[in-house]
Amino acid sequence: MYNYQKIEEKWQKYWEKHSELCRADDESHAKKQYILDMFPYPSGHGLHAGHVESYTATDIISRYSRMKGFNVLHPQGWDAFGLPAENYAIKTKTHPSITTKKAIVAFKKQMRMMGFSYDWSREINSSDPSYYKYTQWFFLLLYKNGLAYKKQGKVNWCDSCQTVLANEQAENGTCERCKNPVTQKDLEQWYFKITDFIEDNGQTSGLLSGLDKVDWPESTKTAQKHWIGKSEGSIIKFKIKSLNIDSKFFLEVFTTRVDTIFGCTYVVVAPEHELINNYKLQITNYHEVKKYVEQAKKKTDLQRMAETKEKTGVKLEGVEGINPFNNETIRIFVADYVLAHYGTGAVMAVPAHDQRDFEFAKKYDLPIRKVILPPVLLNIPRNAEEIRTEAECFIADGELTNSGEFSGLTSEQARKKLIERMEKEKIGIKKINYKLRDWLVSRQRYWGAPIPIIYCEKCGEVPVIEKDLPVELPTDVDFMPTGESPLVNSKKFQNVKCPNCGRQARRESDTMDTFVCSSWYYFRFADPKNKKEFTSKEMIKKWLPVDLYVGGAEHTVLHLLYARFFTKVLHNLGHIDFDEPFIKLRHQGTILAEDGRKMSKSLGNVVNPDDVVKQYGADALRLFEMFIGPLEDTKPWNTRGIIGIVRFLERVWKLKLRITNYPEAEQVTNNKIEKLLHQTIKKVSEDIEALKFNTAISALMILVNEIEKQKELPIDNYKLLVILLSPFAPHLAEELWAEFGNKESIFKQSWPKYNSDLIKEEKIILVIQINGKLRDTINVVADISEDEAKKIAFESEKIKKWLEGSEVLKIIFVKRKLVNIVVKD
RNA sequence: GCAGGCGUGGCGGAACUGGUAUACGCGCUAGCCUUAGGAGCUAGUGGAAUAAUCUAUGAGAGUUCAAAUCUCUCCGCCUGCACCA
Repeated sequence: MYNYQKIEEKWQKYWEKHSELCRADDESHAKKQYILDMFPYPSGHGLHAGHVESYTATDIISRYSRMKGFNVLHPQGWDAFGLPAENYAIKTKTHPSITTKKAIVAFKKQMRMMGFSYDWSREINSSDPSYYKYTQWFFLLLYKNGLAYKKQGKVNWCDSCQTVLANEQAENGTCERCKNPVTQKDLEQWYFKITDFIEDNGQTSGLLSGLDKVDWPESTKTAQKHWIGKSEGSIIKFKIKSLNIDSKFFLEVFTTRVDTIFGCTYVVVAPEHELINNYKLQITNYHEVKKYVEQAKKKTDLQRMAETKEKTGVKLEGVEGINPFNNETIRIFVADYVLAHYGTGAVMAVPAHDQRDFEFAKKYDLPIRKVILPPVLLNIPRNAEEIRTEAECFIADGELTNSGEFSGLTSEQARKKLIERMEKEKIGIKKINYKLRDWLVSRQRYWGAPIPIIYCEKCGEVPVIEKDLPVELPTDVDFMPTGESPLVNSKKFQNVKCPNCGRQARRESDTMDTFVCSSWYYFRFADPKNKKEFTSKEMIKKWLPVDLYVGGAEHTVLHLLYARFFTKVLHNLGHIDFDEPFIKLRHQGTILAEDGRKMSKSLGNVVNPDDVVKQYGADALRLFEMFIGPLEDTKPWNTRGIIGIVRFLERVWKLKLRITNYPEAEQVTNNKIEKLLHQTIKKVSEDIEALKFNTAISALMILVNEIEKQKELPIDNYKLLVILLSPFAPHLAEELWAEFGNKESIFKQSWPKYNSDLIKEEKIILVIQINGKLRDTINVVADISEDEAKKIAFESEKIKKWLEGSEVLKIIFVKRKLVNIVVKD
């Protein structure tokens, strides 16, 4: 039995003393490798199984890369600002800086316990003034370039967190943090102009096209594309008519399906649409309309969504629209199934070819006019005149009918022609629409980076002068939430002179969304102590972009989109010469509890890394989490399974007893083991590079199984095995390495190269098939010729028996693999 | 509904560009050792059959000499987005 507790503690101490072992060297000319974890939010719960999984993966690659001779940057830091810390502070009535500090100490201790090889000399903390000074600098950079602005508008408001939220944080109508329903408020807030970077911007690739050049999971790329939500269509202008008089005003609708324009039997506007107010006097049932609008506005997104089955709306009496293509007069409705913030907030309804319009038309008994026939190819009956059910509502492209001169064209052809005519007659234009809106970054909370803006009665909105950064977060503040930023109440904080005119002014009291802090932290690691710049040009050139980024898939749209935006801004303004921050990205899969459910405190099924390490050791936990399955898969924890890893480590340890160290001349050359060793070097190296740790470990197990079967164990073979194991089980490897009489850390060793001559198999098992079924296997020399192989195949007794009385039609030979004899049945 | 992905023993999972399905590990069975064992060692372990052999990668079809792998249809599961016109 090896005493993992003693050994692990011993080497953790050693590594702490010899921090140069994992230091990223600014001076070195060796090829760099920037391997990054998503810096954690230091919560009071400590590391969980998921942290251990991704951090172990990057640790293995970092140790491996260093041994390969790369200059590795593998840093760690703290995403320390944020609502949870503040909420926790409110609950415990302790200042968030104190609880955060405590949590960081605990996290670091656990990371040390796991044997992670971070370069701690580069540790950063986003809540430290020396860090958020540059978060504020970034705000000013954006501000000065017209990319940060304030505007009044509808925003998502979380009543429980007492703050506004970005769209990305209000998914499904609930707050991303506390899961409470989000309501809409009309407020003036700060935004970043992320929409300027959807498409290519000068030399800078856009958020869409940039995705084509990075090595990211396909699902993440499509999720981002989906979030950006590009759709190509057109805006069509409907003239408005009231009291039988044509008005000068137009109602603009956005559609991707101009080809269905002749099927438009009414139009619908969102409850927030300006038309309602502008035509207040003309709308004869204004009271009814107003009542509906007010009800709709009161509903949260969640409530609106809960009603998706039942569409509601009110007809605007007294006003009508005119379809510019056929001059037909049509009804106008207000309904909350139309969203104010998408497109123009108004749609042309084509009930025959849109499910939502169909539902609405059915309910209010509106005309349904079929204008698209399914393509002949699809073999769908084309003549059913009436559309009675949703299923008959054909929503795909097809062939136009009932569409005047456009009848007979395909949807695609028709769109082209219709847009041409529209633009010629100035009744509409081609238009690209996006779902992505600008990023709302201000928060009415305390625990965040203050927005560096000053309001002066005379000069208005004035940016803080760069040399006055950081605008420090006051500590003498009551941080209980009131809906207004707690900073409003800090006299010390508010007492400021206008940088322009010197008059008494007041500071912006909102803080920034924490996602702003995490949008640029990967730059800071390259130059964490810089007091003059966020990172020097030189260090950016040296270390960035990030070569490998590993983290949870929950950041698919939020953090990863924002970080890309920041990088693109820097590129666009000439600060850096790359426009994508993360070359290769991978997500670790969720580790479920043993019962197959998510680990959660309330279910009481959480596996605490501390307990596992105590019972089995850190090396065992590292190996186990890597062994249970592919990194990116969701996989359940298995307490029994870890026993297998413990046994494996014990067996490696016990190999010590079998070392046979004879003089060179007498050394028995053990071909089998030698070959397997080199095959294992190849396999483990390739697997680490492909992040296939589970199969790398299984290759090591196969090697150990084989070594155990041998009588002799030359020390060199053992050494090689231990080196191969070292990135996975660093503590055990160091200990054995020392026992071999080495004075230096094993991580000073260079990674072994395999001998490609040695791993070639000179004998293979040739598979003999008859009609594709395995009938015999024969041991032959690997590069056996086709003729020879066929000859041997037919000499086999088994094959002879199988072939009795059959007529051979064909013989397939696959080099180094098989002979397949095809016979007539 | 849309998008992305998945479906292989009792369980976690292997299987490179189609070429011996079930590597490795857990569990299980038998034996050895032991006062004892949640320890160690040895052997076995997809299913059916005494065996030869047959049969198995969610279901069904197709392409192929050969399919877990490629194509189509269906079923089931997971993840993300979701009244986005």
